[in-house]
Amino acid sequence: MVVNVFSHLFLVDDAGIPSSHGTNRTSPIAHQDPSLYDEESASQLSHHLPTDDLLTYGQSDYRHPSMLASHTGALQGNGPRIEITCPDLYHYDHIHTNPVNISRPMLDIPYRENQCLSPASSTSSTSWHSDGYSPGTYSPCISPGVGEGTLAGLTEAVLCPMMQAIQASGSPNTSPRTSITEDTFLDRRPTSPRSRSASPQGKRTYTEYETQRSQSPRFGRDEPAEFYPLANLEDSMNSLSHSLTKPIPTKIVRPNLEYSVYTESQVGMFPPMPEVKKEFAVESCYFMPANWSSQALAGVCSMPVAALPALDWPLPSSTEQYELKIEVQPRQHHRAHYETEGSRGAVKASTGGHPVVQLRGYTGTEPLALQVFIGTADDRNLRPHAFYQVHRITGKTVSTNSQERMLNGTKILEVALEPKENMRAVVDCAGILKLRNADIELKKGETDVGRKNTRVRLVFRVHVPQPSGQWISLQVASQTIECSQRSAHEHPVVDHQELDHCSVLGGPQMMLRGQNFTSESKVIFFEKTHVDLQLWEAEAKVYRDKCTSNLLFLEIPPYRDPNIYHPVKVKFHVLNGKKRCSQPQNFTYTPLSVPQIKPEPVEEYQYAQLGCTGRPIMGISPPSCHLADGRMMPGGPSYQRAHCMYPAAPQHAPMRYALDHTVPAVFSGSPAHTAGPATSAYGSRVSPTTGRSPPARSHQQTYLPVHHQRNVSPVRVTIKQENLDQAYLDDGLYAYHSVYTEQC
DNA sequence: AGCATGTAACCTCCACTATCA
DNA sequence: CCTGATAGTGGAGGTTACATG
Repeated sequence: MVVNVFSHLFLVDDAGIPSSHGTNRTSPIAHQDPSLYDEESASQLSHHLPTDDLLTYGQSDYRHPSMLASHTGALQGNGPRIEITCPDLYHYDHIHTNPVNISRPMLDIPYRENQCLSPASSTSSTSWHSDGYSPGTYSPCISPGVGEGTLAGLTEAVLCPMMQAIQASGSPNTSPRTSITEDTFLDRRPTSPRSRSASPQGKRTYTEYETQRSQSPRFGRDEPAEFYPLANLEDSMNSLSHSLTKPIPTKIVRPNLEYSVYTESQVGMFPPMPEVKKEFAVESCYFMPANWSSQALAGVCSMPVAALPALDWPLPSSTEQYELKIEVQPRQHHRAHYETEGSRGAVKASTGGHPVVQLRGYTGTEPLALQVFIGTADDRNLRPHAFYQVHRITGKTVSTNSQERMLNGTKILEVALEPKENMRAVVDCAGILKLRNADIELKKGETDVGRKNTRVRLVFRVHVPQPSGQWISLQVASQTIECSQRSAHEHPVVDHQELDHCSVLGGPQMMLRGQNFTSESKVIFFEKTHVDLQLWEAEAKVYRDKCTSNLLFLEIPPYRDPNIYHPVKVKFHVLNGKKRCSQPQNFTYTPLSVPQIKPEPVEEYQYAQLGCTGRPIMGISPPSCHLADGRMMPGGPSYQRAHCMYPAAPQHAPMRYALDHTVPAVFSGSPAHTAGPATSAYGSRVSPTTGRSPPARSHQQTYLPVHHQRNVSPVRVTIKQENLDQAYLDDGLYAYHSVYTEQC
């Protein structure tokens, strides 16, 4: 149950029906002048609503004694006082158009720089300035502090904009309450003859969909749709949404809260709460109904939302001490459900169970919260998927408690990692919700397209508190999951492969376990370059007499070149016909023998730099690049052509490799031999000004010539021998190797 | 460039089963 | 055992977007 206060809020009656205290739904919003406040409207609102739950706006101290106990929020400002009672406060977020009860708000502290009033750091003496709608001083009565996200968060994220909104809705130009009857409302509620509400929020009908669509290009947080003619308060809340999701004319100063920026060395570790990185800028806060929220994960140590690293931040899956690991991967396809559909259940594992995640190395006694969200399938740029959201599955089949959060428009599930369970969680509560492409693509700033963008990954995060008060954040992403309907039934899916490598000669039999295999299924091994050019493909022999729809037995074809010296990564997929194709699976061909690398002669001064005494054994001479067995290294004549293919691609995989991994790649000679921008052995760009490649690592041991060319000085690259094979297992070098081999 | 057409993908809805109270 | 509610699954048809001529 997550409520995004930047979306729609409205009132419902005890039956969950939105309040009939309707108003002109096109009422002007976000009047900034408190003088426009209409006290009569306010009093009418107050009159029509029960009095046990209050939202209070006015001059008085909002330290309402029952604020937390009875879900009462209070607003403080310069305008007259308004009391709004909420039998239940419901909400439409951009995911669920059915009401979400937020009657007992619990929330974290949203920090929204320049858009919200920020929490005071300590006491009410802190001044919050807002020259937009309320130039006075705000005196928070409760300091949010670290992890104390209740009232302070409400104050900051909700109440101040709410005050603004209420002011707006209460303007004389706005009818406080008119016209819309409950019937009208009911007419807009789902009318499906079959009751099949989505878990747990229910679904939206096509009629609603069309109506809403015609009224608003999208329903997301940034541009909330205003499709429900609700009470004045709702308009107020809509105004609230607008006031927050659009840059409000409010200058906010938070004197006591400084931002800090992390260095690379701090990746994965985050400081205590008071330090909030700018990018955190949490745009959303959320409420959780008391009936499940705190109880569900009672005692779970969850990092306060305001300090969470952004969801598109790359985080390591392990540190020296901890490792977050997916023990059971999800199946490679899961038909996501739309808002208009019922739930399609939780993501399952290929084994029939559900994904399992474990945090290793944790010795604390406090449970931690495992966060789950839906990420993109792009492993080079893992970020929340714009078109899919995690969906909380409830019901008897779900054994794992979970709760939802909303963070920057991304829904997050939190599951407890319990020490008594060895910090292992069975994620049987995570479904996948598909958002309509049209809705998302129209979002301001959205660049992704939804069409055919149907692959996702489950992303798991955990934030481990440290004795120092810092947090170590770990993240791991699952294998990709195809979420479309079609693939579930027509595309073959490989869930498990018996082998992941063999020698270049091929020959071993391999069993594939998966789905949608047919008697016509083919298994194609192929090799592509980094730029998706196909270098090679070979069809495996399939033993059709043994095959079933879930099992495929095949014989691995030989690799095209039996004389490789390094493991070569290729892929294979299962084809059903021309277009029904499984996701590519990784396979590695290994050389017949591991080559021994002879040292290349090293200049004396270089040798001295290595800390060696005496002279190296003189082996082969440049410009050749040979291995101990006399074969050529890939730094041979083709090498230069190959590595020059990436002159200006800083994000290219080899570059990434050189930067992200401690595999040495350094030139000791002049790069002037290359035509065009020079690149290092792994494609990393050599500075045109310095002629240097990226910083050399300190543990290079063996010098290998990487190319030769007439009339130029040999250029050497240092490669730590023990890393060589592993290096080629990496994508970066694989990409390089692909290009290299393409050139051959 | 603009249009018509075919195709594939998207999205919604229906039918059905299973489970449980 | 029946009924109703709920959850989940599979399928299909209308709509929409895109590719192609």
